[in-house]
Amino acid sequence: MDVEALRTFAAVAETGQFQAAADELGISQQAVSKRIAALERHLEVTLLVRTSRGSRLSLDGQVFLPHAKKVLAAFEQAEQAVRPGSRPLRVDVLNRRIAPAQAVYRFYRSHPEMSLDAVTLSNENAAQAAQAVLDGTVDASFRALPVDQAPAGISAERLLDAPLELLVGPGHPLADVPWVSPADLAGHRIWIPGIRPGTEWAAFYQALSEAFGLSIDALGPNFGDEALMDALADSASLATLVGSGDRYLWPQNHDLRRIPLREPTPVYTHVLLSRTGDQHPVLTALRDHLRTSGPRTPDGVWVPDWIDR
Amino acid sequence: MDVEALRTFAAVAETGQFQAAADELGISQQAVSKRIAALERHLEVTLLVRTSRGSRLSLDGQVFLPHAKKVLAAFEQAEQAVRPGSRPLRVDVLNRRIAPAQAVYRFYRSHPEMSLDAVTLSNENAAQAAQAVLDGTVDASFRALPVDQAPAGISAERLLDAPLELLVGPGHPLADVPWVSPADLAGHRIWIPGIRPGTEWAAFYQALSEAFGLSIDALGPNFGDEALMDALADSASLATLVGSGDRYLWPQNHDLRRIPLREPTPVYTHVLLSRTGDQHPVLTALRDHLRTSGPRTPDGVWVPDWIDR
DNA sequence: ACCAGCCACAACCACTCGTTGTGGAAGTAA
DNA sequence: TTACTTCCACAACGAGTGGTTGTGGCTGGT
Repeated sequence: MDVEALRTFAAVAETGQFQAAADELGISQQAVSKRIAALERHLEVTLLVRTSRGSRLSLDGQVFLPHAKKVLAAFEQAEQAVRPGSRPLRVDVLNRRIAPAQAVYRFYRSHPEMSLDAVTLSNENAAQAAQAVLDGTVDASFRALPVDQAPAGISAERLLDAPLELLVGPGHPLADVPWVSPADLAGHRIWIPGIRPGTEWAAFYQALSEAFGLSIDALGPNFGDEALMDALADSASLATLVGSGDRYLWPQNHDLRRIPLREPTPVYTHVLLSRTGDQHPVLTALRDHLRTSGPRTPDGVWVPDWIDR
Repeated sequence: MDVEALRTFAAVAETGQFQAAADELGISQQAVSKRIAALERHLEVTLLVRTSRGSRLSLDGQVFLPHAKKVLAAFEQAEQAVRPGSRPLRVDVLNRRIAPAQAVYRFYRSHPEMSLDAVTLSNENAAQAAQAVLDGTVDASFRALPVDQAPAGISAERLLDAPLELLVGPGHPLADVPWVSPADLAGHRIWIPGIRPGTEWAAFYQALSEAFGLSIDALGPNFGDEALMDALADSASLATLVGSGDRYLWPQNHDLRRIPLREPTPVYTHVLLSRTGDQHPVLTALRDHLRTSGPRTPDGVWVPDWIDR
């Protein structure tokens, strides 16, 4: 079964005759006949009832036509999705679980007519992401770049702040406190696997641990979120840090606790990078959406000193 | 762009290597390479990043993959929709506007998981429809066959009664009465275009006009519902008959009136024909649905004497 | 009866798409 | 480093798909 066969079938169904469909498709009537015959042979049903004045849909044809059209539409969409030129806005969200992805998803939910794709640039740091935005691989990227250090041609706007929370198992000494100060975490073991050196995450946690004297173990292999959560649930000493908007631990079958950090609250600042002057309407709408629902920066927050604040 | 190319791409994306995808598809690694290359050439993007230990999705590949899968799923569905054997229940509703179609649609709305198709057997009478049910062209058909005259192998159950209503324009003498008796229509001109001789509709209206001395003009070409409604709206003498559940006149931009018929109320009895012993679960569910929401037969109804009542 | 319109069959041919054979690049182990 | 493995791409070739033109049968209108 071939797409061209479906296209041909749809054309015949629409025009009512093989010859007209052939003209529409720019092939001969005989080719149309062959395609339809092959399609019918493949499906083992008769799709079109041939009369002396054309063809009309058989019962199976009636049923099949909307399906055929759906396939063709999906095809069209698939091509549009990647064809350079007029493709949907493409936003790098770093990781599908964390706050930017959630924010983009919420934006899409409230504006379903906006066509956009959320992707993850793999294995890249902020500078490489900026390069990807510049060369058009993506149209925007959430990164923790200081706003005033954006490369030439890149506009940066801080649109999303993610306050940090401590994630611990039920046996952890801090499991039942209402909140905790970063300074109180000194001496506790904090494990954040999967952070690659050279990335902005590494820099952020580096700055955090230096500022509050923490011992953050950001190295080690990442065996996946499930493994991390299992380890947290079982351990009385292990803890990790997550953004308050992150969608970790889902489904919530581990009895894990999120403990807000306060006095001060470390926030991870997500800055939206885009090409300077990019007027893409969906990009504009996304920016507007984030500005209104955007970073509520309460007093007493901490950000790395290399972030403009 | 070919479906096989999409299938190949999905296989490579899943397995991460060309060779594994080739094994899965039962072709050579080189063929996979060619298909992917052709697909990428067609789309003018790189879908897969080749490494020395396999391939992973590029950014465009990430975006394209769900679209490709959607196309493949639609393809699958299209085949299932008509392939003899395990296809959805197929119900003949005569005409998409009238009561059976509405009832089937309501059923589908309340049971979206049930897969069924509503089709229209064209140019057929009740006997031919019964034959179509017998030979499996359709699984069920709404017809006005006397229940006790169903052919061998056909089960018939009266599951839907459609009381008749008079449809008139604002200038018609009966435009503002609350209801009207069929006998009062004697002398009025009733036009029901598009009824073909030999069909059960013709027999029904024939019986109706004989029973009450009406002059029903059931002949003449049918220029479409719009033309009929235009004629009704403009005429002070023209009227037509419709079922109370029919979805005529939509959008309701003509100021037409529906006048119920009473004393007695003629009802068009829709009988569901199906193969005796057909255990299709969707068919069973449809029958159950119609039985509960089914024919409320108030007193004082009229049906043709050839309908068992 | 004849003609016109429509679809199907036949013969032919180009080109797609598969195969096998081979080579280059990159990671791995000795 | 060298040797070896793994993985993908290129080349040559052959089968078969899918296009073309030519023709014929059927049907409905004139």
